Amino acid sequence: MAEPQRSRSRSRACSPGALAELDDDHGQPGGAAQDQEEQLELRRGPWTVDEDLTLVNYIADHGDGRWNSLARAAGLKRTGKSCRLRWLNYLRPDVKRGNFTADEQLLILDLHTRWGNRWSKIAQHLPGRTDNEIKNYWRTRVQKHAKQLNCDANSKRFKDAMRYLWTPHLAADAADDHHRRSLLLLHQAQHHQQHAADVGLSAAGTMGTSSSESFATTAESYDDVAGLGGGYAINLHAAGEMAAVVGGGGGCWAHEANHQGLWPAAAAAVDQSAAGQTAGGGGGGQFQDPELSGWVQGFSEGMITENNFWALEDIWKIQ
DNA sequence: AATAGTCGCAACCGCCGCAGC
DNA sequence: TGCTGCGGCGGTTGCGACTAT
Repeated sequence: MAEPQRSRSRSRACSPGALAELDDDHGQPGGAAQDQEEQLELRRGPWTVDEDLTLVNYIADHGDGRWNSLARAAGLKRTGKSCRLRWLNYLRPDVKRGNFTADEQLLILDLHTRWGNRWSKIAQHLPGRTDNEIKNYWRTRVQKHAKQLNCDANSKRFKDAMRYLWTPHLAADAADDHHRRSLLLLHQAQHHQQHAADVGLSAAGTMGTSSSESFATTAESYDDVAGLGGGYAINLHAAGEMAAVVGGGGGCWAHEANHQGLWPAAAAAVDQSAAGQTAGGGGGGQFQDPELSGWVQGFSEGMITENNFWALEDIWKIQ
């Protein structure tokens, strides 16, 4: 869903920092008077529709790159940096907009664990998503959750919390989503077949083909993501099917994921949780962080409601 | 209905590394 | 070797939209 550009009037358009960037952009602190005049005319703040069109048309004709000269040649009174940013983060035709899917969120969590705040590197594995978008997602959603858990987003405690609590739920959610879509397609195909039969048409074969195509499309979407994460979505899909079979929850998905080399810790956590419940709630102590262990136990029993701790469902719902 | 607080995100800032001269 | 220009990256800001009171 493409969000319309908001109109803004940014008060910092003439801030002292603006001049600093002009020097930075042009690298000529003592540049020619003409350059100074051009610099003073530079626009900043929100882009207008006309500017967007100018930039898009110019890039369509001449390609991108060489941003400073591009900005001048296109007649845009913007810095090259601003043009580059606008193109990469907003105008590129393959920019994907809207909420992150559970698959994408899982991938972000996984890649951030590996690489930290290497947003551009992470973005390379999420086609259509920009580093800026991922960065914003992390800061607004993930760090919010860390705050709710009363710990730092970069702390080991929070990473453990993600691994044991958030990631499994995202996986289940992704699995549910995949399963629901498959069921919907199947239902639609059956509906069409029934309808064809009702009206006396021998179109079932045609509908069957259509259904197959739809499933193929779904499979392709899995493959798309799988290609990015080294079989990530394939594994997720396998795990998801398991989760769906058991009603979207349980621990089967985690074990399946573990068999495929994905989130062994999650499977272990499920085991630990189950063992803890079997033993009558003495499941603390399996985790490196004793307090986290308590959280996991509390979450699994749905009992944590005090001390500003959020129930897992609450954290999950605000996604 | 009005106001205050919070959220989401586009855009900017400042630094760094690289290439060309 | 140092300077300049540029692209790229991660961090930060500020404002409109949304929500709560």
